[in-house]
Amino acid sequence: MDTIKTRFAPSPTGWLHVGGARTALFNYLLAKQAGGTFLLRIEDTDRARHDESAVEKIIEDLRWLGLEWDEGIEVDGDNGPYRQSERLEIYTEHIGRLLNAGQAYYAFETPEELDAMRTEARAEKRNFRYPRPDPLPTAADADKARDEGRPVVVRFKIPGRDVTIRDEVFGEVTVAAAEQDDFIIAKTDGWPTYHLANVVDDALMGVNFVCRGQEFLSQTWRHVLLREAFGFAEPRYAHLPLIMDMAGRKLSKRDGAVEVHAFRTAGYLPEALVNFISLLGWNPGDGRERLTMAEMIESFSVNRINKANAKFDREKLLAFNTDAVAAADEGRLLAGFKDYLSLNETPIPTDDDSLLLHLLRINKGFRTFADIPTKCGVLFVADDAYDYDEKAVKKVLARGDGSGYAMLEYLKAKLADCEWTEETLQALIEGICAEKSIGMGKVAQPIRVAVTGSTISPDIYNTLVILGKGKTIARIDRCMARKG
RNA sequence: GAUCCCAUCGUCUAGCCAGGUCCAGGACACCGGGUUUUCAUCCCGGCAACACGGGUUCAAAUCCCGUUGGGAUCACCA
Repeated sequence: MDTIKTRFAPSPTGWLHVGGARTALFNYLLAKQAGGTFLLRIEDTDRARHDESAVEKIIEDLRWLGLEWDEGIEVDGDNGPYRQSERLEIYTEHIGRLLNAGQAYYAFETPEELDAMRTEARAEKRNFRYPRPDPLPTAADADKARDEGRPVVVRFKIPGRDVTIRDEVFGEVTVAAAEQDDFIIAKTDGWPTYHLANVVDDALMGVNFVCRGQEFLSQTWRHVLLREAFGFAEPRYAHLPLIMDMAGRKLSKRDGAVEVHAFRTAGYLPEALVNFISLLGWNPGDGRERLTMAEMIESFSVNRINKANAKFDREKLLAFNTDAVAAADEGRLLAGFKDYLSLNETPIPTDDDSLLLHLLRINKGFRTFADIPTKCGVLFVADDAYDYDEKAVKKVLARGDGSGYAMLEYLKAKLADCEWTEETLQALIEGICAEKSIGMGKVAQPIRVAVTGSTISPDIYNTLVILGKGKTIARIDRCMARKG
């Protein structure tokens, strides 16, 4: 038996979608587990929608996720080129082959005429099937039509028999001959349609395991028939259940990020995202949920792929990320944090590794990298550039007898004389608590609100050390001044 | 509308193929409690599902049929 060769064949329309990421991941796992090959091909036969920058985006996202391919665009191989826009001759030759063998023929309808036929079929509550002319148009007819300015396409002449697809997830699915029709394989502009290019490329590139979204299952009969016409071997098929939003609708941008890149920008770790999407439609079967890529490769199995659609639960993804962060070592976190910062506007200095490492350490328990600027960003802005959260001010400083402000006034004097290290500040503040027999909250909170404008910051000692004495005093002054 | 596919806690799912060990297990969310100088983390406890109706069987979440619900496809987009 040949070794497994899978592929991910995205159409470049933008950043990689999480659905596409899962398809890529499963293909990757399938290949890696079998010691096979994972191939990346770009399907860009739609010249009108072509977006060159999207190719780079997809490549960047796949690499960020850790899904490196063994063959394909950028890494090359023996079966290139790996973008369909560079393979026109191959498709033209194959279409010609079908034409010569009488397995395909020319058609000349305009989109309007086709629409009218479809509308009519619909009105009669029957499925539209392209009416095959008899006799079939010749090449001369095609030339004539072209001269008359009519669109010329090539349609595949279906053999007219039922087609059964043996899918490794959904089982045997049969499409009756009556449900098929002579579909287009070459467009007016001479480029092949998806079905033809996809089948030809998979066969020529040696792909023998096709794993893709379920939306293709009811179209696979076209691929089976095309392969048969060319004499290509059948690959194994595994269609994947779809990923929906929480309302059960097709995952759309409407209710949050759906692009891999958006999660990267939002401060997620790729291993958390990969782990999470691996569990959308699959699981190892032994109760484990947190899996490394190596563990996924080891335990992956098509037999355990589900048939029911899955919903994309962002809350659970967040929980996965929280755990991934807790499990990551400092080197990993530093690299991830720098990547996050490079993608976002931030007041945090990005060139000081020891500072970044320190921020990582004092923020243990953070859920995404975005939590760090949320909590510490204010420490790096100008002393008059942060806002006061009135609710926090009221609760901590202005409430009741104004003891918060009184404490702040008292603390300011003490702090002004204090040596500025974590230890000395801790000794000072704990000393005050003991001396006055009050809880830590009574002391730390007034300072926190004064110097950050909110009740959210790292522990008070680190907050003050990062700020420095001068800025701490300046901020307390600002706070007292606005008291009015 | 036609064709095909799917159906276990709110969500991801285990169990189903080889019926009994399941008054259905885990995780996320949620609720309650605890730890903590804030936020977050963390710890403990709780709530919560076999879509419905028939059938087969001594026995059904598991097998069969139907109903209902959801999804996909029906493009010169992939």
